[in-house]
Amino acid sequence: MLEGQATTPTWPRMCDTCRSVPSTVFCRSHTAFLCATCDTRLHVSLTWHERVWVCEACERAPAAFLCKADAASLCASCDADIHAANPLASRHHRVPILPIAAANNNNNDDDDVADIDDEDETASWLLLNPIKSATVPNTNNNNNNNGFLYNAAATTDHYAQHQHFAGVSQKSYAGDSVVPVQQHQHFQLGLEFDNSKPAFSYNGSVSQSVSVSSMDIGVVPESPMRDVSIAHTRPPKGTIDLFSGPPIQVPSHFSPMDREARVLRYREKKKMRKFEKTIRYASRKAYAETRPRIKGRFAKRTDVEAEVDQMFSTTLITEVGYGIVPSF
DNA sequence: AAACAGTTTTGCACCACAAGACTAT
DNA sequence: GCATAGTCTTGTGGTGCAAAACTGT
Repeated sequence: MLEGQATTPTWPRMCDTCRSVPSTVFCRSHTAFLCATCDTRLHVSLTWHERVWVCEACERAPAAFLCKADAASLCASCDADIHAANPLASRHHRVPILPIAAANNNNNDDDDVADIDDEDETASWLLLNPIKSATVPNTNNNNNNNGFLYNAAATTDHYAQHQHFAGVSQKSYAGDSVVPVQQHQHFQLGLEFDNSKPAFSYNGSVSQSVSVSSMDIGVVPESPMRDVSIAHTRPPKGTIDLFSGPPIQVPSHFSPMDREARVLRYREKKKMRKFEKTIRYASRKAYAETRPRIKGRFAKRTDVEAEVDQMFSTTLITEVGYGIVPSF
């Protein structure tokens, strides 16, 4: 803990209604901190109430700013503290936070920001309008719209889409994950964070694990381009490789309704996209985490080791006062 | 601008074994 | 068709290493 914070409470503010769960939103109308459950329950009919996220740093004050680089909602105090820490942090682009009802209708924090880019991306995905599709790279270069800095979300999405087109898809199990995964993706993280080895952060290149399962195919947009084979090589780091290959012949015979349906379908799939690892079997994950390893590899658990583990765990329980996950 | 060396980043194989999927009875 | 037993396949995470990418000279 940093000095000077010793007197600051570090536990999250509990929900003012149920008082059993940490609050996640602050309702300005109720002037109350609410957990997700209570928020949903109370505002099912009071949809006009303005709510904002609780500060992700202190978890005790309503968020006032949204840091695009950190993808974090911060209260004024934490915002000042964090972004005054060093010159790099001070360059983070922050915007006043919008009420959830207005800014988060689609459960996507970036939707309001990325709408224009989304239009471009949708268009580029469909490639139905030759004029627009031909200008996609240019529109992409103008991503400083709305006064925001470089919009990594949109540009990297292009790359992600490109990978789908190339038949290389990220491991994505849209519907059968056991462990809940975070829906919102903040690709800006990789731009300014200095994670030594981010497991699944996106910093310009997506894991190229090739998985051509039927589930993955289901994620690939059902466009005429699906059958187009594109030899795609990974672009140099820091560059955005939109479509470096030869121009693709795309039929432009969709009716307006057809197009609208495709756009809707695309947007639904875009919302469902996940770029972080999805655990299909939580039990296997739990077991893997408890297994003995030698240099990262799973090691055989001999009876002796099991016995030692047993002794060690019982020692821990008696001496420290808490148990560890029992070994199998 | 090109070539080279050094550094950093990235992707992937490896391991054991419980759980799930599948097959036979 | 259903139940059970047996066999096969899958998925899980931390680490090391090789290759690629990047940076500086």
